[in-house]
Formats: sequence, structure tokens, C-alpha cells
Amino acid sequence: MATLADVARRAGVSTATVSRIINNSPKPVAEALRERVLAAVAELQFVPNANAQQLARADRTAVGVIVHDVSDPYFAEITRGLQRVATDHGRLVIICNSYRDPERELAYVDLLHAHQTAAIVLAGSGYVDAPITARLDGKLRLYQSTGGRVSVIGRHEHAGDAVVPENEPGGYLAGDALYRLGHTAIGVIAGPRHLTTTTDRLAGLRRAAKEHGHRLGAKQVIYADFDRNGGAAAAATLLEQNPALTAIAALNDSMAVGALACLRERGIDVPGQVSLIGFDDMPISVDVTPPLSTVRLPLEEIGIRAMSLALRDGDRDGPLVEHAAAKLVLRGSTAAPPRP
Amino acid sequence: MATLADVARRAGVSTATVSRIINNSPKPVAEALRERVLAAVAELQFVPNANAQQLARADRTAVGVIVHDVSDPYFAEITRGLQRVATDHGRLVIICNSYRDPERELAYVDLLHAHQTAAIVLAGSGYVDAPITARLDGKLRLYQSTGGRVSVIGRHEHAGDAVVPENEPGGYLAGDALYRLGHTAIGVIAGPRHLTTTTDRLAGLRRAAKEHGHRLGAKQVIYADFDRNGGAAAAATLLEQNPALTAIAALNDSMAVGALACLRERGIDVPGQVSLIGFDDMPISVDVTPPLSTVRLPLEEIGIRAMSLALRDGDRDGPLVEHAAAKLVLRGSTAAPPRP
DNA sequence: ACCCCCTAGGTAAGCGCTTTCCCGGCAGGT
DNA sequence: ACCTGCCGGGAAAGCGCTTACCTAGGGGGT
Repeated sequence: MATLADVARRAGVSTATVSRIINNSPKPVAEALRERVLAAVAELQFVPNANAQQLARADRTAVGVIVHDVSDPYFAEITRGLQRVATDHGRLVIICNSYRDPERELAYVDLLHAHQTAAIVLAGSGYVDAPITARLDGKLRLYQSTGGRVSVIGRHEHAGDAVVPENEPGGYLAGDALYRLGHTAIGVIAGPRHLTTTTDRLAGLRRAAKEHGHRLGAKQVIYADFDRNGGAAAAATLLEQNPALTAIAALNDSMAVGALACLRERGIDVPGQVSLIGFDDMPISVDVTPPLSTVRLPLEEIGIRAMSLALRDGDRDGPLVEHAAAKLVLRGSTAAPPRP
Repeated sequence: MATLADVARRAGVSTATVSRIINNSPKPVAEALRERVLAAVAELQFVPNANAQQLARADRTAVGVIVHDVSDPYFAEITRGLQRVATDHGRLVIICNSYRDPERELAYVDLLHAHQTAAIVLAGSGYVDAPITARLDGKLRLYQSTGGRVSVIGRHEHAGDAVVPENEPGGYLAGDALYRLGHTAIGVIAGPRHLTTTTDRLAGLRRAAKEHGHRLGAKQVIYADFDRNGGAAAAATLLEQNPALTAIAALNDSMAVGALACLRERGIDVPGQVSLIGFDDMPISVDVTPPLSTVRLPLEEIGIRAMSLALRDGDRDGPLVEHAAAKLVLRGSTAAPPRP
């Protein structure tokens, strides 16, 4: 493995000179030397050791991103936004998947801290779990105190800048749409109980119910995994427990798609017999049949904004909180309930 | 920012002792000291500087992954497999998106090399471009010569271990299925010309055509972006250029879904009037209407195997090449051509 | 009682780079 | 011709950690 010193020796100059040329530092260097050094670099196929550079330099350059799972389309979209901004700024991004495991998330914060990343972007739902939240917050603050920047998506409760998707208003939008269509027997397919995304969206739904003079009973809300299979299973349970159901609200599109499959399998017409609404507006939503009504969250933009916040100059003005509006998107999966 | 030395001072011991305790090295340390040091670590909230550790230690631990785009479901699935194995081995993975830009890919290899990653996994199609391939190969070999391990997915032509998805046989499977159903006027929606994935899959399709006494003319093959919109646009062109078309083969499912949307929009029944077959068997495929016939590639498993190869002990036995079989999955989007 | 060896802990030499500080030499001013 | 002021380049001091090597002290064997 060729080192800076090897290159210097080869070119007959000091390591200082090589370093200056490689990093094209402001300090001027004679053209002849520069060429000789560059030639030596090429011959030796020198690749600087990034760890040594990081150690010697003061500046931090990479940024860390912690998401639940990049392979989940929800995070994939956010990540695309994050990446784009980071790349534009010439930053390397390190992506870490927590797989919704709080402990792993804590470990990753330490890891990114240890690697001297310039910033940490925390995407994905928070946990309804005070001790965990406190520990995470502690680690985040420590990281900030050493000069790291923090930006979170959702999880307003943490230190640092935040862009928060309007989950509660979005839930309200979905519920309101259903009630306005005339539905009264509504079932909800919720995500895991301990995620704030679940609780927030559900709160919006409950608010809509209340406003229309209804309430969501225990049998009307099924908690399941935030994916297709979770949605399918929950839909089955819902149907069983509430034979008179005329509408289902799923707390994300993956679950809605699963529910749709379940409905199709049982020969239940959507939206003729049962209406279905999702959340997030994933790319798939438009390609299923019927196309899914949903609540749109501008995910890529959320990623863009979160990374912009993470990379902004300083926080002289204190932490910034931005909101990302939810928008109702009505497509083919919702209609008025059937006449009895 | 607390350092090792701070902790040592606080605990009244040498840095060597602190280091040994933190890394719980085999060297025995008195219990009293250990406790004192651990206490100091906690009080100071010490987080070791990973860059310094990396520099001082010989071992490399992180592994790098270069994919086209994690937010593309194809790569998302592969990445999930990669991650799983890496995590099981306690390795951090650094994910880099090349966005199908060869130059960026080259830059990332350097970057991962510079960061002293233990291995680089290169996922995603190669480029039909000799100079690029040669440069990439050079960088990869250099990296290997410094002790890095390389494992590639597809791209058999490069140094290092490889797991190669059977793209050509898969293409053949798709073509053969269509011809067997009785189709003779087949259109192909291909990916970008310069990707080997495109050329390989297309080659399989051509072989099937030939075997059935046909050939794919220039008008029957449209090259487009490897995504939904590319597929939709290509389908439109195909239909226009070949009014008698009874079947379309798309070189991946995203494009197939786009084509499906285009067909639906024009009121063309699938598979009644036109049959459609995709490639990859993405999760969506089963949720569109009609469910998509496709050629299944075990993507997550491919990721698992690629990372296992990257992490295996040594290459005393020379580079290993494994194949991942393609499998035909017939669902609702293919049928015999309509009777004229 | 003496010696030796083992053990726990410390000392210090790097790991590969950046950057400050210093030095020698050249040009320009008087 | 001499001094001053620059300017290009090198020496060396770190950056924060690991680890080979060394040392002091205590226990056991004879």
C-alpha cells in the first residue's frame, strides 16, 4: 500500500509538498514539482488513506443517515432526497438501517459519532418509549456538543433541526374523506403500537371520527406490521370482527395494498362494497386496481429539506422546525358506501 | 470532545490501560481499575474516535457497497440481503449510489479504497464500454492488491468473486414462454443500451426468437430508461410502430408496470389483446392487475451470497463465481394471442 | 532466604496524513 | 552593494488511538 511518504520519496520532495499538491492547497507550488509529484502518484497508484486524513484534518465531511430500512419504499424515497442534496454538496453519505430496533439505532448514533460524521439525519418514526427516547436524546446532544449537526424527520421531540410530516393532519384528512362520503362503519389498519407515526396518524383519524360524531372502538383498530402482509392479515381480522364494515383506512400504502389483495381474494368489490384509503402515496399506489386513494406526503422533498437543514451553516438561530404538508389524493378506491 | 487521554487522566491510569479496557483486550486488568476507568468513560461520555482507531489498528472492518440506486426496488432487495449478512458479521456497510454513472462509480471505488474498507461489493449492471470497464478493473485490482476483497453481482468480467444472475437464460425463458403461447408479433421494451443487463437479457430473448424461427427486428425493440415511465413511453412507441403486436416483453418489472399503465390507458385488454411479461419479480408484480407474469431472480439471496463471498476468509482457491438461476413465473398477464 | 518467572501496568513508538512554523534564496528598493 | 520583504519548500509537531516492549513487584520453588 503506497503512502504519502512513498510518493514524496519517489518524487524527491517532502511529504508536505505532496500533501499540498494532492489537496491542491492555496499554497503555491512550482509547476515542475507538481508534475513530478503527480507522475509519482500515478506510477505508485497512490490512494490517500482517508482515515489518516480525517484524523489530521479538523473538518468533518461525511454525513450519516439512520433509517428504518432503505428497502422500504417509504424510506427509499426519503433517502433519494437526502442523497441528492448530500451529493450536491460533495458529501459522502453513510446509510444505516435500524430495522426499527431502538437499540440498533442507539448503537448507530454512537458509530456515526465515532466516525466523526459532520451530521446525523435520523429518519423514520420515533418510539413511544420514554427511556429509549431519553437515551437517544442524550446521545444526540452529546454528539451536537462535539460539533455534530443533527436533523430529524418526524420525531420533533429530539434535539436538532427537524422536518416533520403532518401525520396527525394527514390522518384527519383520510378520516374526514371517508366520513364525508357517508361511511360510518370504518376500520383502521394501524402500524406497530410503539411507533409515533402510528399514534399520530391514528390520532388524526380519531379526531375526524369525533368531529363527525363517531368514535373508533377497539375492534375497529388493528395493529399490525407496517408492510403488505401485515396489512393483509389485519384486513382479514377487521372484516371478521366488523361484518358491517364499509371502509378501511390503512396507515400506510404497503398495508393498504395488502388489504386490497385480501379484499380481492374474498371477492369484495373495492370501492363498491368497501372503500379503502392508504397513506404516503407510494409509487405503487397508482398501479394497483383500483388505484389507491391515499394521503400524499412529499417524501423526496422531506429528504431534501432534512439534508439541507443538516448541512446548513450553523444553528445560531436555534433549531429549525419545518413542516411537510399532507395532501389528500382521491383515486379509485374510495366511494360512497353501498345502499343497504 | 473527550479523548482517550482525558479518560486516562481522570481515572489516574495510562492510556494503554484505558484502551485495553475499552476494547476488552485479552490482557488482564485488575477489576478495581476497570471499574474506575469505566466510570471515567461514563462521566466524560467518551466516544472513541473511529478514524484514529482505524489508523492505529491494522484490521479493516467496514464494507462498501456500490449500487445504482437503493431506492430502486431491484437494488433495495439486493441490499437487504447484503445488509443482513454484513450485520450478522458485525460489519458496518457503507452504501453508495452511482445513479448509473460510470464516473461516479469509479470515484466511489477510490473512496471506499481510501476509507480502508475490508471489501467492496459492486452491484448492478456493468457497462458496455471497454475503456470504463478497464479503468474500473484497474482500480479494483489495485484495491485487491492492498488487501481489499471484491465481490461483484453480475459483471463477471471483473476481478474478484462474483454472483451472476442468469440474465441471458432468463431472457430466453421469457421469450420462449411467449412464443410457446403462440405469439409471433412480439415487442421488447429494453433498458439502456450501454448496460450489460440489457444486452444479456435481450440476447436471451433473441435466442428464443431464433429457436422458434423468428427474429426481433429493429422496430420491435425499444430502448428506454429502466423505470416505470421509461416503460410507459416505450410501450406507446412499440404499439405505434407495430399495430399487430400481441405480446410485449419488458426487461424489468418497473418498465412492465409502466407498459401496463399505458395499455390500460388505451383500453387494451391484458392479456386478452396483448400479453405482457416482465423481469425480476418485484414485490409489486403480484399486486397490479392483472398480476404480472415475469422472470424471477432471487434478489435478496443474490445479495446474501455476494456479501458472504466478500466476507469469506481468503481467495486461496482463486475467485469464485456463483450463478443465480432465473425462474419463469406465469401469472395473469400472459395468455394465448387473440384469434384474428 | 534467594532467585526466577510471571503478571499487571506503563512507556513510547508508530499508524498516514495535515499544517504551522521556519529557513534559505531571490528580487527589488535605496 | 546592502538590506528588506517575499515566496517556495522542508522539518516536525501533532491528530487520537493501539500495541510491542519494558519494568517493577510479588509469589512460588528449591
